[in-house]
Amino acid sequence: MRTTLRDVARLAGVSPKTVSNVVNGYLHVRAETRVRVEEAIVTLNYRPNLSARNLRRGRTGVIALAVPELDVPYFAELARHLVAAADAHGWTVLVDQTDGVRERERQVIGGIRDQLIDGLVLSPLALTAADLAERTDATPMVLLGERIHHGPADHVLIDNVAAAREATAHLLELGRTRVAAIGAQRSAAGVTARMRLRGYRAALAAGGVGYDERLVASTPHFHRADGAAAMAELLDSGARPDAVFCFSDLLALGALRTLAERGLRVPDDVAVIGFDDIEDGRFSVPTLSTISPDKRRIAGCAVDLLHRQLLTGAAGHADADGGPQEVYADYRLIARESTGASVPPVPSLPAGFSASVSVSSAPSVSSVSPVPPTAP
Amino acid sequence: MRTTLRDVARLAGVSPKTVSNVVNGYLHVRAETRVRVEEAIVTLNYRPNLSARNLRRGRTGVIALAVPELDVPYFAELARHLVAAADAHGWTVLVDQTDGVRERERQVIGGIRDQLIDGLVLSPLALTAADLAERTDATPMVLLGERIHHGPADHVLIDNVAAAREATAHLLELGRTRVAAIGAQRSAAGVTARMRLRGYRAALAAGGVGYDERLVASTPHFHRADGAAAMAELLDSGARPDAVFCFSDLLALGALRTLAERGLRVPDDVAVIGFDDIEDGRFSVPTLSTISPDKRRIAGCAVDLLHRQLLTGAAGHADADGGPQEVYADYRLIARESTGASVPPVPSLPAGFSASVSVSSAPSVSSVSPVPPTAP
DNA sequence: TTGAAAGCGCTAACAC
DNA sequence: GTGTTAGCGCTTTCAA
Repeated sequence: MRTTLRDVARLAGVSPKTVSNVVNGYLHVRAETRVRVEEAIVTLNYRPNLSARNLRRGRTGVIALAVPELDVPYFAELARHLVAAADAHGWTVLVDQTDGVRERERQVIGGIRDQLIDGLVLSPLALTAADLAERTDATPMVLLGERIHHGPADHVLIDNVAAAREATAHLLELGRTRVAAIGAQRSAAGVTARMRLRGYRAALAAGGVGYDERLVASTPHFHRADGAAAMAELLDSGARPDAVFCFSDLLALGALRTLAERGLRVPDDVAVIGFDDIEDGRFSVPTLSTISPDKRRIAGCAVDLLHRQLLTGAAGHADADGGPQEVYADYRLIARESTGASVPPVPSLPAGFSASVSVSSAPSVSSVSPVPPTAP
Repeated sequence: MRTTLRDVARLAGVSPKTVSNVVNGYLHVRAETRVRVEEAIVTLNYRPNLSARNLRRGRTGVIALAVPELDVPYFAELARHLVAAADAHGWTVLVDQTDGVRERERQVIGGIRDQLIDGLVLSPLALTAADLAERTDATPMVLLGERIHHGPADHVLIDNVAAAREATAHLLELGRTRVAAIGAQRSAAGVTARMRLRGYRAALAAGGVGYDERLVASTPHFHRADGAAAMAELLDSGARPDAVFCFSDLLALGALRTLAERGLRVPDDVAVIGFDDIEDGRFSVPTLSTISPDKRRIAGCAVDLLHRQLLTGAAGHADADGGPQEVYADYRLIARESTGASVPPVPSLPAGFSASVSVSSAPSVSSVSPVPPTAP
């Protein structure tokens, strides 16, 4: 049998309450008593039962992170930062994988694991505003990404329209005129894709370049295989792109692959830019230009928002501030070889240090701005 | 206040026990009663308190996965499979990130979260056999990888020596004579690296090729940056390799990057093979030959072993079978462009389907063999 | 500064 | 089939 607090109390000759005080760092315990208790704890190798503590305290010290796929590098990197941020608050992270399936996402917000978790960070893909409105579970929740923009929940996101506009503008500045886009999505789930498409079109308009539907490729997902297939389609269609803005780095890596197979040079024949700044793009051949969202910040904000919700007792949003929070995280454009930036020496730096050249950074986007910096 | 089982019982006009029976799917409940209870549950939006249930049952339905880094693709892919396998057993996965730091790994096996988890799957990097021997926590545990080969715990691993031998032999079969190795490690943590080096040397010996120390590059980690730096070193050293066996795919991707920068052709000038079969290698330029461990199987076995330990009540191993289990998972060699395999058409298949050509598979390695297939 | 008693919400025994 | 009783291990009143 496992040793309990009572066992310790018995051995130390004190009451359970005193042991509890010692364990929880309560200050007003006589030094002598404290030592006796601590010795007993060591002797018996006592460790508190967290289930019991949770039951009593009504909190568990665990938060859940729900993402579509753990092995998509963007989510993996995000998860890493979230685990670190949660750690700082004394939280452990429990991971849910939704596969982007609406029903699973509904279950997650419905409280499948409520009372086992203090909070939830969800990166939704298929969830609708209605699903969210139906939610009755009171567990604090933070949504990641643009999916349900003005829904009744705290959000952490980046300005996808502005970022996409910048990426596209970067290609136009190279003098390219037939700029393609890969990653458009018509499904209800494609909110992020639609924002990026809007930014793409805005940049074209600003650059005085006409919008050509044939240069826009839709993809079911944002994976490498989708990017490779879409690039092949674009090339076969006779649309003759001389640059491509891919809505994710994975799409871009797939596109690079197809271009290499077709014997096209990057960036000479076709310039390529992605979105996400995953580690792969720093070592691909050629290295990949991209939009780099501040993932550390996104994770940090999500955890902070959760924390605030717990303090104010609000569910899904911080009422004290008059409604759900929308926090905008920074991003920046990173130009690498795929858009003609010079070859940096191979970095022997630890991962996380970018050896690339930052050509431009977001126009003073406040990370806590309550309104999107993009004009409506 | 949250609704409790008592509230439901009151509304349905039954005892708490009956509600409990319904919730837990106990069979011998009158249909009429069951319906009444279920209605009450819906009306009150009742959801059981897991902390209370856990306290009572002594189990939590949660297992922990501890890996060095969540954003290393191999671990991310493994995590994905583990979440899926755990799901099938009704378990939720809680993720710990150790950063490969020994102290954190010790904490993990020491039971930081015991009584919050039913079991632990650990992929150790720095843990020693002594650390393991000191362990007093009784939580079921399964170790992944080769770190503490004959330690007192269940293991799931692959035959690293044989796999490395095959990878190296594959390079020799191409007619290469100056086959380099990247990823050697002298530190205590480098057990996996040492097994792979052994396989490399064995293949050289079998192929009648002399061992040349100058062709072996050590790296602190198995990351892209390490591979890139090591490849640069090898090229600068005048060792003139015409092939490289990298101990991980990330190392190999880094090496490919350096080779591209130096204007060397792969595989013409230098053939490259990696280890892990991460998704990146299926789309890199060129695509990467590799050793592919059966990750789904590894995850599945780990969960099964945990399950068995829970049933037998053993801690860290299945006593019923006379000691800790060592389960060997399959692997196979996948030849792609980096060792001269023909270019497959770009797959438009969903991720997870390899479009590559399997040139050879492991020599009938049983996945449940209790002894390593490699000769001692 | 410490102790005694109560109870968090649930389920395992055992009664009926 | 269903109810009663007890208690999982902890923290939280409230007294002493």
